[in-house]
Amino acid sequence: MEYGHDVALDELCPVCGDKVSGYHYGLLTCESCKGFFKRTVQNNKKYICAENQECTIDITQRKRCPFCRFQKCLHVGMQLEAVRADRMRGGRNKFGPMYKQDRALKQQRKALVQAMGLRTDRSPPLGYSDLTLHSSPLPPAKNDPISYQPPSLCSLSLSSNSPAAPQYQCAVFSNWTRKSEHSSNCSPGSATTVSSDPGPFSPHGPRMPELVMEFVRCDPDELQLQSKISACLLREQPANPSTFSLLCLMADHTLLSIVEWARTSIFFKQLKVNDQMKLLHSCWSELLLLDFISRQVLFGREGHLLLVTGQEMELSDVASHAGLSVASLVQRGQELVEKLHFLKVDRQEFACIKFLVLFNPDVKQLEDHQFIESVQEQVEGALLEYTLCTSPYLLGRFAHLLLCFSELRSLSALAEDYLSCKHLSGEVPCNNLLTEMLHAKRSCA
DNA sequence: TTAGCCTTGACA
DNA sequence: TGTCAAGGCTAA
Repeated sequence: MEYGHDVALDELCPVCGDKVSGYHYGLLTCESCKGFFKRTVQNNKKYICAENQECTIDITQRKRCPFCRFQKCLHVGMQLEAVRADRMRGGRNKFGPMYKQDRALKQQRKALVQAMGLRTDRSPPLGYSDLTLHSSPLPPAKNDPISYQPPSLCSLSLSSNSPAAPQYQCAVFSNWTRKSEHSSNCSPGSATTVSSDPGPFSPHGPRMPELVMEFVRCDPDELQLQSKISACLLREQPANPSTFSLLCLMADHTLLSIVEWARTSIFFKQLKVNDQMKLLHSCWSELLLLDFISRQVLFGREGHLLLVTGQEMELSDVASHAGLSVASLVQRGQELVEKLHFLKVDRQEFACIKFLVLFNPDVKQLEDHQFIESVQEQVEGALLEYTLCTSPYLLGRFAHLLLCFSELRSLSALAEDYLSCKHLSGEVPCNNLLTEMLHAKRSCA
């Protein structure tokens, strides 16, 4: 086989952290977890946890609680159906092509990491090395946002058994320029459509804080992001995707772009890789939600949800097709969008808030805690200075922004719980950054 | 019961 | 014909 065995076997078992012996029941695991999973399923074993069903499963404690071990096996994605009911030996199963694809991806990832001269020391199962996979230069910006049509995913059929089955509609970006102009008064070097209106930071007005300018410079261009993710989705979408699996794919690629943004951003790139991972593991869902919310505030239309691909979903459709938990999430999200809209939060402020979310000194076991705390203080200072310049008569605005920030946190925690449930019930596509982040956060908690 | 090693057999 | 992911065996 062309793929080096070392690529896959270099990893640790996602259940207990022992050395991986190969693909077993859907993913790379060690020999002992393979055997444990097989015995449990074949013999239909029922375990009971003597504690509170939150036992730590690692190489030294994996024997202590079979209940929690089996739960973890399922949680990381081991597949019950890969255990054969007829106990036939040998041969191949339906997971074969998946294993092959996964191997190829790992091989590609490793080659890229090596080619770029980046560190290849053992990273956790989370695809942190994905950072390097997606660092190729962005495609050229579409300079004409009105005539530019995103690659159409409109033909995708929507599964009626999907929890939320809204109708897809193609968005025509007639409001793109207008909204961008309204909100972008800044940033030399920013690739986003900029306005001729210099805003409060005209040559004769106050200077925009340097740090805010830098944050906006780090921000990815919306149109480039849109075309990049649309192209990825067209390439990767399965034959008959459900709405939910499509949204997961979208979220996954948005997450990759967020990680890429962080990796190349001021301050963050100065951190050690361990701290970078801890920060990202801790706030990925907040950044994902912030990305979505900011898109609605800056570019969205009333009554619609604007997706990263440029497509729109009608809010009324989402509400009518979604289950209770999704509908409540969407409702709270909309309220947050309205608050931010009312506060006229602009791109600069969103850029600052992103950094506030990322540099969270409350994350445990940070090596460079002091630096991260100082960055957070600097970001807060820059944001305060900026808001005082843009709205000097609205002294409470900064406090309102911080309140929105905490609402974002609580909302993202809910969204993450929802995703975890969906993942446990096998509805979230596996082997992507989204699920890896879910695992990482759960295993840190 | 666990976990390491062995055997089997479809597939490239 | 080699590979590798199934199930089986067995010492600890």
